[in-house]
Amino acid sequence: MQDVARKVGLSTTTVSLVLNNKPNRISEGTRRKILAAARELNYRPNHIAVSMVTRQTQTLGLILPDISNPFFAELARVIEDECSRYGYSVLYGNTHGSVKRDFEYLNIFLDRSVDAVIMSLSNSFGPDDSKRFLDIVKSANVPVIMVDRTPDAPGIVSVVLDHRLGGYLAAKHLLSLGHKRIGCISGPENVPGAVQRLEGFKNALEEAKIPFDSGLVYTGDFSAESGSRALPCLLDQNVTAVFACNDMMALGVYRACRLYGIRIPDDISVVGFDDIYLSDFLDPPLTTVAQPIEDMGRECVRQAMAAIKSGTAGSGAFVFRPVLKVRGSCTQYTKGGNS
Amino acid sequence: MQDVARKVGLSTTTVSLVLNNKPNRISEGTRRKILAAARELNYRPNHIAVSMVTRQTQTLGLILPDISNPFFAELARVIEDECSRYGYSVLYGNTHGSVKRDFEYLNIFLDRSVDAVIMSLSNSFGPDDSKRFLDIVKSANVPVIMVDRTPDAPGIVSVVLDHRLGGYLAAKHLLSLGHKRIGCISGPENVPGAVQRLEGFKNALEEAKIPFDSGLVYTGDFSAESGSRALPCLLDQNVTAVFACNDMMALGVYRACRLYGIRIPDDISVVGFDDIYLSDFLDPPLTTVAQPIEDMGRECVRQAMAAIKSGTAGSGAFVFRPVLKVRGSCTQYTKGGNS
DNA sequence: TTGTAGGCGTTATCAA
DNA sequence: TTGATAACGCCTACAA
Repeated sequence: MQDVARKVGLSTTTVSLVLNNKPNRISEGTRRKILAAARELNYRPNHIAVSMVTRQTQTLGLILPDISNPFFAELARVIEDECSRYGYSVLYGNTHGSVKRDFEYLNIFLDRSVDAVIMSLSNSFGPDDSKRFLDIVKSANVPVIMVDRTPDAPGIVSVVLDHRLGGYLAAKHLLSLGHKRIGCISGPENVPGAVQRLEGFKNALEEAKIPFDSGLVYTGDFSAESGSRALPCLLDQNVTAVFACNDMMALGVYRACRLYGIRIPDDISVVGFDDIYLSDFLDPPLTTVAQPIEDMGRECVRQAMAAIKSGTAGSGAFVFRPVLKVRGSCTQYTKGGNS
Repeated sequence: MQDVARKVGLSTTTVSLVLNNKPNRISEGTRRKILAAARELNYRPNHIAVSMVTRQTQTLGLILPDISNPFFAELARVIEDECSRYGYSVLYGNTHGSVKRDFEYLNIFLDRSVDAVIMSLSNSFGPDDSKRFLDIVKSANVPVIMVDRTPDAPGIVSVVLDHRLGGYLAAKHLLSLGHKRIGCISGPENVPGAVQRLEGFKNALEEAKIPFDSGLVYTGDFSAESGSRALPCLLDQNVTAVFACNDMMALGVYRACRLYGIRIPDDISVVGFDDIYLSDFLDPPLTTVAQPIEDMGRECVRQAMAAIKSGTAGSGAFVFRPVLKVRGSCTQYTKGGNS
């Protein structure tokens, strides 16, 4: 900036004023001279120096368990897209499900003076961690938006899915097709979302006056392998349909079915959860519960920007409704046999 | 830092010295006092201020066409992981295949004083753009590592796949199974990598003394839809096998086969390219050419760190060898019919 | 062994 | 309509 100032023989103050379009009334002549000089010298403001004095970095920290997981990848895409519209850049970090890294990245990004943080916690994040987490967040006085996996603590903005409704929709669909013995491959018990999906599943059963049989629930771990392991167990229970609490496990079911020569949906109906990209490409295409990722990502950024602008932390949960995508993995159940 | 200095009644210089473990011999007593005070006050250095004076941000810019594309998502994961081991953070941007955004992000990240940039260019990046690109990079004097899609210009470090070899491996595999009429669904003609894959395919044919028939090549656009469209055309040519230049198009082939009642691999053999996550979950699992993404990502970071440390731009191409993953989508061709 | 002073590139306050 | 001058939080010759 000094170069520009020197070139036009004015002070840096004046240069700064016109380059930033400040309301000070500066004569059209000098304004144009400065603009010309800046262009000629190819002047570009040093963002670091600006941040130093304005105390704003136009940067947002994004902390995710694993960006190579399609769900988070999609979320990251949406969030970055939205941020760029606001002139914001995003710093991102993968925690790989380690609570230690949750904290590390939080601190790193805070040290880097990000204007806000959007993060999804690791599964193993416990109640004890919540306290420490809140302490850090409060004392840093930086807005933090939790997405998908949020601590069970008040005073934090969170953007989440109504997992219970999702489980309910899945079960309801199977029920409406006449299925009565429905197996469920649930997720890890320490993942609230997984638990809620199972609850929704139970709710639908209750509503249909079908007694819940815990023998029909296989606890998986969200991996395809666990889905494959679940199938034979469920088959032993004579289920005619399976609700897998995520698509990866449904995928595992597909694999196992191929192995055992069981046809989907003729021999068994399958519903998944998440609607990951590949669901539509399976054979048959997987009927699944979809999360409105785009909407959720946009809401995260909207909340972050609002919090930055207002300077207040904000709070409350923004709950999104999942949608059942009916494709080809389910069919009507008829007494004599499935299909 | 002033707070700490005040608390122990010493100058900020001394505090800075011990907090940064500088070799100055400072008495153990004051050192401990300072450390204690820093901890007590929960002192954390302001990264921005440090960057201001050291002129290093410990930050790297990552510019990708689309992080929700599994290939780039995986790459982003590896790169971030590696960077974090060096104490580096990563700023990332999605260009969505727009050359305009290629430049925008480059400038934004340069303005933010990133220490290095790792980027994959948009497909439509032309030779004219290369010149402007180089100008910017040179004048910014910041190391830029190109990955996957690189400009056809010298003086830039690039980390790429040997696409030609990949196409060669795919064709060779089919050839070794006895196939003679092999269809190829190629990629966009303005994507060098796609062209090279096709070339490798031709090379293998040549080697096997099979005349290349351009009627057996369908030009796709890397989308599943184009793969689906290609199938009937190729079938008209009585091909017994298909090499799809990426897995998405192979996926399209799977879909179309389902539609036409054609069995893979019994009626037709299929080879893909990329080994995206879902390839292993298809029915049958897709035989495909895999890119060593992890190695490539690590190399990018290694090159970036080396360039930062040495202060020199560096140059040269780091070419990685693809690997054929034989799964279940190909089978031996026998005269009377495909197997 | 420790402190003084200057500077990194901007913005902001207040005066001219 | 413009310009001094002082921050912002830290590092680092050089001096003491």
